Amino acid sequence: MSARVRKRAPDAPAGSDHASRFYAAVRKIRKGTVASYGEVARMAGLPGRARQVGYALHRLPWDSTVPWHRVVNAKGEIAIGADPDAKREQRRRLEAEGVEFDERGRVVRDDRRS
DNA sequence: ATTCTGACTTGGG
DNA sequence: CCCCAAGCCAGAA
Repeated sequence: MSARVRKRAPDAPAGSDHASRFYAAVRKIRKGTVASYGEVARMAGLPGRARQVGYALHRLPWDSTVPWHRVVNAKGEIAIGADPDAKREQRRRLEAEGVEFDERGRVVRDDRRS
């Protein structure tokens, strides 16, 4: 048979295939700690795709084993807006792991490397 | 096809 | 501390 039609160039990014990559990076986040979307994107080897990380996690099913709740924005705050239920769930899970929040709803980072 | 919005980040003011 | 512009990619209207 003829060569199969190449749907995209070998060097072209594969659209939404990065999801698995992001999930793998999120799994690496140690319990009781948090990482920003940008950090996750960087860990996944895709710097600059922070927004896509959020999108990938948004589509993540509730029965997933991926610790999506350990991902917050650069300000250390929960980035969810249009889903107060999920937002509350994230905070609940983090507090269950020992993560503290300040009055403004920002994560208090314990680990302070100096 | 085009436009807008979004679980974002970084840098400058 | 807050606000804004540019960069990024995917999905909904």
